Amino acid sequence: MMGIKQRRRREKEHRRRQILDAARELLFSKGLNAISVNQIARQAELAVGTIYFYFRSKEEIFAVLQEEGLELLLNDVHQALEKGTDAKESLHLIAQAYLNFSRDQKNYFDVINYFLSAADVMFAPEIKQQIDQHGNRILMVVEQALRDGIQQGHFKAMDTRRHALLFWVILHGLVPFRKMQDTLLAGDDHLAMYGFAVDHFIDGLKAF
Amino acid sequence: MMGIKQRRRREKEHRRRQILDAARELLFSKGLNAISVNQIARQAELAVGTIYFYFRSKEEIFAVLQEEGLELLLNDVHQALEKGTDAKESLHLIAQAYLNFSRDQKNYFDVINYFLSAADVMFAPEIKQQIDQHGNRILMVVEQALRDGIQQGHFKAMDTRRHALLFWVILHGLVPFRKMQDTLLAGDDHLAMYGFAVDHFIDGLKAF
Amino acid sequence: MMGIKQRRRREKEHRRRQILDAARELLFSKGLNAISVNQIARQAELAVGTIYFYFRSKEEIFAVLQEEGLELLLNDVHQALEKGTDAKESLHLIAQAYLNFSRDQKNYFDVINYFLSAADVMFAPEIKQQIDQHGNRILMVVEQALRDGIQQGHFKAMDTRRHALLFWVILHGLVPFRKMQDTLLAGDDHLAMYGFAVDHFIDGLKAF
Amino acid sequence: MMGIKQRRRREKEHRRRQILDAARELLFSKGLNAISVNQIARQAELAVGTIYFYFRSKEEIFAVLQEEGLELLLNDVHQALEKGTDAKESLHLIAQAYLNFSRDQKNYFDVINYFLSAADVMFAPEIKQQIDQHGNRILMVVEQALRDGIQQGHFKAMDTRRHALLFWVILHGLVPFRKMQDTLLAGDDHLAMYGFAVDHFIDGLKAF
DNA sequence: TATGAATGAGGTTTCATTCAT
DNA sequence: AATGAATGAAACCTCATTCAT
Repeated sequence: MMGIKQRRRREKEHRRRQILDAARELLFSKGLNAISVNQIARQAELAVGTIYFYFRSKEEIFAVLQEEGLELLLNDVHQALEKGTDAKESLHLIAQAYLNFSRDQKNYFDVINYFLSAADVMFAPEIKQQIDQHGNRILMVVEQALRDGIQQGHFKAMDTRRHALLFWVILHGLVPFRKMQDTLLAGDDHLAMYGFAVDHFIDGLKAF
Repeated sequence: MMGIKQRRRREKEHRRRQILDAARELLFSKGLNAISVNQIARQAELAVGTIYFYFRSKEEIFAVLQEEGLELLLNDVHQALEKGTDAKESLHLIAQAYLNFSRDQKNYFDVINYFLSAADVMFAPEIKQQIDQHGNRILMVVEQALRDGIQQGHFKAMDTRRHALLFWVILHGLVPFRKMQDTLLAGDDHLAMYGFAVDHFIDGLKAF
Repeated sequence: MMGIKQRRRREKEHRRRQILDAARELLFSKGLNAISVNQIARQAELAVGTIYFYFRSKEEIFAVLQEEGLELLLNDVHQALEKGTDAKESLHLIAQAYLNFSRDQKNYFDVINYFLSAADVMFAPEIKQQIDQHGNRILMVVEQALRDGIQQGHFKAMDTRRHALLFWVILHGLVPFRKMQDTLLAGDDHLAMYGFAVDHFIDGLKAF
Repeated sequence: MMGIKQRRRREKEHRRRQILDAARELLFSKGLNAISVNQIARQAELAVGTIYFYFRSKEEIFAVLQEEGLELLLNDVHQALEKGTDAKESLHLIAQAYLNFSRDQKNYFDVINYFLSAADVMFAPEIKQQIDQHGNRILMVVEQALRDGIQQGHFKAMDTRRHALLFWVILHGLVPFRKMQDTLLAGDDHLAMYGFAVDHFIDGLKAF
């Protein structure tokens, strides 16, 4: 029977999960900055060495966690796309989903941000590829919305790739301003600002 | 006499500068992540304790450095504004200045980013106020360009505050994608993408 | 039939070689201190456990490597003996061969030294015996040169065993001083010092 | 009063000693290989960081310990020199002192050896200088004995520096063969061999 | 025979901050 | 106002070896 190898692989996969569970648990209870490999090991009830048997480095664990986060985010965004009855509404829903995610899944959002803004974190190209590919899939959802809009005659012809990226940058870039409600936003409501930015973006797309 | 107190204040200010000089020196020679308080002390030829007499924490030093950075950035942005012959050109020049700053003054840009994205860093409100005020002044420059455009009849009427913020978010949010030239940008040139984003933003402003 | 057992033994020998090949490869590419059993296993494309099936410990692997080194050294020394036209010249050539070996086969020399100076490494007596036997054969070559010299009438009668050992000790002990060219040697040339030591030793042997 | 600074310096020196005492204690109880900085800290009842406040690295501690060892050795050797009534006897006594030291102060001897044979250990040149200088002083004692012998008419004229080094190399190189009493020495008594080597060296010096 | 997952103590070093002086 | 010694947790990672399969 082929059973033995398969069981082995299953068990190995199970350990990986166990470690990721521990890391995620810590991510959620203590936040991104409070995670050490020793803590992960303790939480997972495994030896430190075991962690390093399954993951090359601490950051590789983070990378997987980020992929998870991106996956969840992709899900949310995808559902937003489908819930919308037309392209404009889809974009609005996507934006809303994004903002919600940044609030409700703050920890995942932190991890995503960690890799997006950290200048120095350098990965083996293969890992980097994989991460960016997840980001790519999110972009593709936005692109889909844009293409839908064009087809529906609501949006002008455009480079959907670039517009999708721009859309994402706007959404993502606005999130941290929530902290500055009282200073930079000068009392302006963050949510309102956010909505305004989306509207403005969509306005720029409409066919005449 | 008031002389004594004044001298005292002057000397105190001098020490602060001494410390900041050291920190800046290190920032530029080693980068943001390689700075420790002990190193700053050594560089400043002061004792560690002295550092803590003049600054509550290491991050407070960074905060001041960030203000410096924002000041420089403000300068660049301001010059861009003035160099432009009309509002559209001004915005383009501002964008260009921003991108250049992120490249040429990478270290200052890192510090700025550090506070913008770091979720947890919590300051005494007065420091936070002061930092945000610097950001504010940059926003005001952008606002000025927008107001100019309106006055010149090139731009439609608008909430300049919000549009200025949006403009900044776009510029700022696009910078890190330089790293992803080969993945998320799918070979698209980062500079081109950046220019596109600016163009698109400006397009959305024009009066009909 | 004896065939099966023989095949078994052959295969076993083959595995051992496979492991030693891997270890040697690493010894030469990374140096003595950078070798871990896991690395050896990876290099040999075997499981770690397998390594431990064929060798009791990591040091046992090194021990075999040392034997190899001693074998090579023996070869060099032996050739030096034969190349010499008389005993004095032979000794000079041996000394030169030794010094060359310490430079050109630095890695093997390191392993040899490792066991010679490491105080604590304790082996099963049989391994120790075997290692020392290799050293013994080198000594015997030197002894041969000495005996030749006596027979040729160049050297006085002597305890060849002790003199051979003394010769070796001098050669071996001088090697590390290469590092101290500028300090302990006080600028004296290491090679010159080495030559001097050999000359002095030979001088002490001559018949009157 | 100047007292304060002096007291500070005294206390600092005291801490250094405290750390060295702990390190030495461990060196003697567990041997060279079993010393970790954490252990030193525990033994010294200090925090790990404190160790690093006083010493740049673990090896710097070893270096000081080695200097201590060399100092003791120098002492023994010096006394041997003075106890001898003539140069020949002095050399014999020095040799004996050396062998005794290698036995009685095995741990110090190990440290000395550690730096003498370790290929990779690299120091700041200043430390290296200081270490070698200690070695130098021992050499100078031997040289003194040689010069005495020349003056007394027992030894021929010679390069005392080189001969002293050679003498040391012989003594030092023979020590580890104590372990090989039953193999390489082929049953020959180590002490006898050692004595023989010294005799032979001295024989080579005599004036005719 | 051969596997390879698991161990876990151990390694060295850094660092922001405090506090007695 | 200034010093600088002291903290000690925390960081990440390695490695020889074992053992159940």
